[in-house]
Amino acid sequence: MGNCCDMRGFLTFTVLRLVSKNSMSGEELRQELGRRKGSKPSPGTVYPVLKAMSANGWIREVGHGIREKKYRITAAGKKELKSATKKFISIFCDMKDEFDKVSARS
Amino acid sequence: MGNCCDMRGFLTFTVLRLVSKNSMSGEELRQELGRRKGSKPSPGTVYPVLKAMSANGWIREVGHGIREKKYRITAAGKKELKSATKKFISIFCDMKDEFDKVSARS
DNA sequence: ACTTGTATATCGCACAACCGATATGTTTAA
DNA sequence: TTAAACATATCGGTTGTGCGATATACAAGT
Repeated sequence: MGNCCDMRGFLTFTVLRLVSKNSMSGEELRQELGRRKGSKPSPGTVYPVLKAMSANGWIREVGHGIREKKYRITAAGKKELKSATKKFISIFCDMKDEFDKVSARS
Repeated sequence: MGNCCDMRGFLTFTVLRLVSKNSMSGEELRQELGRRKGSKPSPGTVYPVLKAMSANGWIREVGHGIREKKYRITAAGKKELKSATKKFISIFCDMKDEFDKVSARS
């Protein structure tokens, strides 16, 4: 147990959240995730997740981009995101203070 | 992929946070975790985690309780919690709004 | 045409979280 | 002193997340 929490299990949730705001490509997601986590996730991490989420109907491919596939959240995805967020808040209900201490990112 | 986020990987983090506020026993932790997650984690989940965290020096057994072992956070545990929290906030930096919408629990 | 850089995709694998079942004390009640 | 209830502890096994390596596709520059 190297460090207390390698934050596994958050990837799908975070991708769903990111895609719910802007349509994004796999590469864009890798960059943003890398920015937040400190290390950029490998292709073998991101693309299978996107595939699984597509198969679940939570995101949908939209044609934009030259050589990029952009993904967008679907209605089912929004529903899933809503319930996952509720669960998340329920678990981390007492972290509001910590968030308040930090100014919002750009 | 049953649901978007089964919140795996956050148990140690959450236990560390709970124990940092009040000294708690394994059973008390199971109850509180169950309250938050919806399902009470099994003994086979909680006790190995407590053992590992003790081995890491993040929590320490304190004698209180009749037939319960209470655990308390250590200095090393506080340090670990601080860095983990920082990482957590960095990943979920844009969830402040969601937290603001929810009133604090008792 | 050929190379280079970028993005997507897939495969096998490692590792850790978590569970279910079970065993071992330990306290309270009868 | 037995029995019941409770808390702790351990073991084996399952699941799934994420990684490394590799392959494919395509655009742009030379």
